[in-house]
Amino acid sequence: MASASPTPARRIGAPDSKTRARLVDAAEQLLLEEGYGAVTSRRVGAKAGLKAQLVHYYFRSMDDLFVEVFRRRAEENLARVERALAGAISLRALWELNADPRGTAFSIEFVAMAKHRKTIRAEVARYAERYRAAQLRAMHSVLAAADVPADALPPVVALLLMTGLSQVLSLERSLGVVAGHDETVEFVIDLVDRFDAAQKATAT
Amino acid sequence: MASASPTPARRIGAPDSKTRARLVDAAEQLLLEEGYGAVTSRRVGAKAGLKAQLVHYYFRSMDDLFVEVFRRRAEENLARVERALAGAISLRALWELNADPRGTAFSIEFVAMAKHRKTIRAEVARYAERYRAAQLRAMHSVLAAADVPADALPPVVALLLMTGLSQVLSLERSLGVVAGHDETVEFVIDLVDRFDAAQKATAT
DNA sequence: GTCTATACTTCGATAGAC
DNA sequence: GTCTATCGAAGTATAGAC
Repeated sequence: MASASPTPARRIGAPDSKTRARLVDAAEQLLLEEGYGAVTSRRVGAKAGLKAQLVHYYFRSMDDLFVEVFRRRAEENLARVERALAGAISLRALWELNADPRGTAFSIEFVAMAKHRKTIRAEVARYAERYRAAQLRAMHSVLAAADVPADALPPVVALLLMTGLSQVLSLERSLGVVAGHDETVEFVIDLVDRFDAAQKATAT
Repeated sequence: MASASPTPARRIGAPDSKTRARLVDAAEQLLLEEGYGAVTSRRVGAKAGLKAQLVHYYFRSMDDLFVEVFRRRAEENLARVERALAGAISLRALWELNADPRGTAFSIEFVAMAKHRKTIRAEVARYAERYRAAQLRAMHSVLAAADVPADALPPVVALLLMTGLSQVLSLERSLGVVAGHDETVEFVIDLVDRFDAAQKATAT
């Protein structure tokens, strides 16, 4: 028998529709270019070259659209990290992954949204934890391989320092405030590379 | 003679009005509680117990209101930092200033806005530079006093690491993601305190 | 200085024809 | 699957009375 859902529920388009994907693309683009405030059904429709009502045909609510945009990129990021970390793990690789400016711009937007939309917050939090866990495993390996005792520098501390630094750099860059950035990046890269060299030496 | 302003310009209330201050208060509260998307003339008016139209009487546009909210708190922050740094400078004091969750929440919100509103961006950038300069002077003193050579740890690097860390901690906390936070804070505080102790020892 | 009244825009969402 | 038509709510902003 048919389930007696509380909301009569209007028709919703197929999840694998090509049109649907176009709408998600348009939404993501708008989000990055103009911020989440600019992501409205009308503007998404226009950007995709479609009628705004199609947004409501494919997504029960705008929040559903946001979740979809988020999930798509988040899964891709996570896969990328796990792929990178499956091979030879280096601190340098870990740093490069975090330093990607596209990723930070994306997360800024969603964290800002997450503050007052509980659906989004749950989604972002779930992902943040998975992402953290994956990176933590990698950092743990790297530090262990370089014979750094956990009480000298706990992996989680190293990771949060790295994440924080790349975030603040990206954030300030978006404001046009870049004093000291080059010097800092140079210093960090140098440090990270010396670290990886030590790791290799230990391994030998 | 009267200036022939291009916009006939409607009446605007006095900058020192008490009602105006109430509106700024309400806006700031809304901003912190629900994010900038929740700061609308109607909601600000309601929160202040006033008619929404008064917002437009005191501020030419919503952006003007945002700028006012930002300036007020920014100036206060800057004054607080300069006051704290005028006396005995310690790394611990510098850390505490940055770790203040109210300040980080506030800046997250405005940085997110700044990405897409040029009026806000100019304001935030100007302030960020002044704030950075003040803190950098302090960090420079601290490191010099502890006999840390600039090539071992450049002041700007130390500062960006500290700023980034407190920002990422605050950001994750707002999501409910707090794994490893206590451990990290403990580690940093411990490190910072040992540093300050060394500084004292050097001074003696 | 604060109010009412109102203009105009854009929003999310739904119903129903095709 | 896509369209037209439409609702009601909320947004910014202004004019003018009091």
